[in-house]
Amino acid sequence: MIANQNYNIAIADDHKLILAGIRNIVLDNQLGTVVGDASNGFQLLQLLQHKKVHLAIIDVNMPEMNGVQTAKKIVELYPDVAILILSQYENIELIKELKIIGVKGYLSKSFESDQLIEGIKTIKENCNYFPLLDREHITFKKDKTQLTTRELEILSLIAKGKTSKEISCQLFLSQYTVETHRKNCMRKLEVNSTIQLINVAKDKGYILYE
Amino acid sequence: MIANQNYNIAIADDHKLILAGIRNIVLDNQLGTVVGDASNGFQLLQLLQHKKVHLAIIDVNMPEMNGVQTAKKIVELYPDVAILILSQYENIELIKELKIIGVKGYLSKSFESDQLIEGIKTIKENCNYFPLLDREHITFKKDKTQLTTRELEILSLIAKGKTSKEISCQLFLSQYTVETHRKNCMRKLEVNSTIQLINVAKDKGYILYE
DNA sequence: ATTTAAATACCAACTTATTGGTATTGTGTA
DNA sequence: TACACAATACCAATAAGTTGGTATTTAAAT
Repeated sequence: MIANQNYNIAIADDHKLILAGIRNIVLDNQLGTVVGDASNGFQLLQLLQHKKVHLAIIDVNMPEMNGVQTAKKIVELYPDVAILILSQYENIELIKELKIIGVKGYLSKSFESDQLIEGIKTIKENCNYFPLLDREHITFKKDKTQLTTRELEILSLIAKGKTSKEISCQLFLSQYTVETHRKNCMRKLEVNSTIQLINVAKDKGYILYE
Repeated sequence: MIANQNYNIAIADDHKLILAGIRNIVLDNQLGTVVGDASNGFQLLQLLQHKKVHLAIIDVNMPEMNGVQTAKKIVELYPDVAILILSQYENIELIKELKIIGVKGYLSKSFESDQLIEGIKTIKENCNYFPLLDREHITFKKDKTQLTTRELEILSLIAKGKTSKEISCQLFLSQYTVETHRKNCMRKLEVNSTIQLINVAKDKGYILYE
């Protein structure tokens, strides 16, 4: 067991106020030492090169390099660093994906700071912290609106403002294929326009950065 | 001059972590007493009915009732409450509008927490705090990409996923008129699809809540 | 009094998106 | 092996969005 003052925490979030907020919560509750912060994944990875970090708290919605990409890289390069993911949304599929990647915890931002404290303490004791998954375990239901990998890929390109034609060129696909995927996404999310598609997809956390 | 411990502050933000963050900054720097917080404008207005508040710190991007709408209501109903607006973006036109409405300060979230502290201190001394406007004063430039009130109104409806036809019905306009406004928005923001229009408009802070 | 800008409205040609189908291939699983 | 599903591709009809114009009215500013 590492003493609290020797438990090194790094934070990545593109909102400075949230960085400061987390930093304060960590300090006030003596959960560890914040050895640095970052506004995106690249900065966090740079930080990890120079400093010994036990826990990385990462926002999933960051520009440049989002939380999922960053988490994958960290697990690959620094398997000893525990990862706690913060997100605005409660997307069960995303949480499951992150758990498989190897992150230690997932917290929705709509939760109180108490949960952050609990999450850090739990991870510090080398346990996983996925309160949303546990809840889901009780009220288990097969989600029909799951999007496939390809659908998510195309969705993120649509969200960036690309047309079906442009996407088909970029992915070396037929325009028809892209339109089929688009259509299936719309059916699954029960919408009937591109804007609604993107709005709902963001709401449900299928698109990580706008 | 009100003593710090008697300076009552209310905070409105839909992110609990930011609420906690601001609360901590206020406490740690002994800037006042946080007498309550809210997740949207309605909650904040309810709070003001029951508690004496000297300063309301309001996030501009909130669901249900956004920061601008909330600020207007507060100025109307509680003209003695000072307002500090927080935003993710640096939209000079928005800041000017807020200043005219009567808010006392505007802070971009990309700024450090030092600025929040400075902002609260400045407003407490009954001065305005608009660091972005002051900067703008030096590098003054007439912005050609200003959107009109009507354009902003239509833009926000487009962002909600409504079609031109639906918008024309809702606003009792010809569909042609809506399409003209849409076209002019797209020209001004230099885009050529709805999704790009909404993306850029959000980036520039023309759309306050998604 | 003249100019400028916002808001309104219309037309036509063209491009994309949307809806509702069908169909094939490969992969992994019951 | 048979089944389910993801990924691919195609067709056709309809709806919506995009582009490039013109034009009128009203209100505010010079």
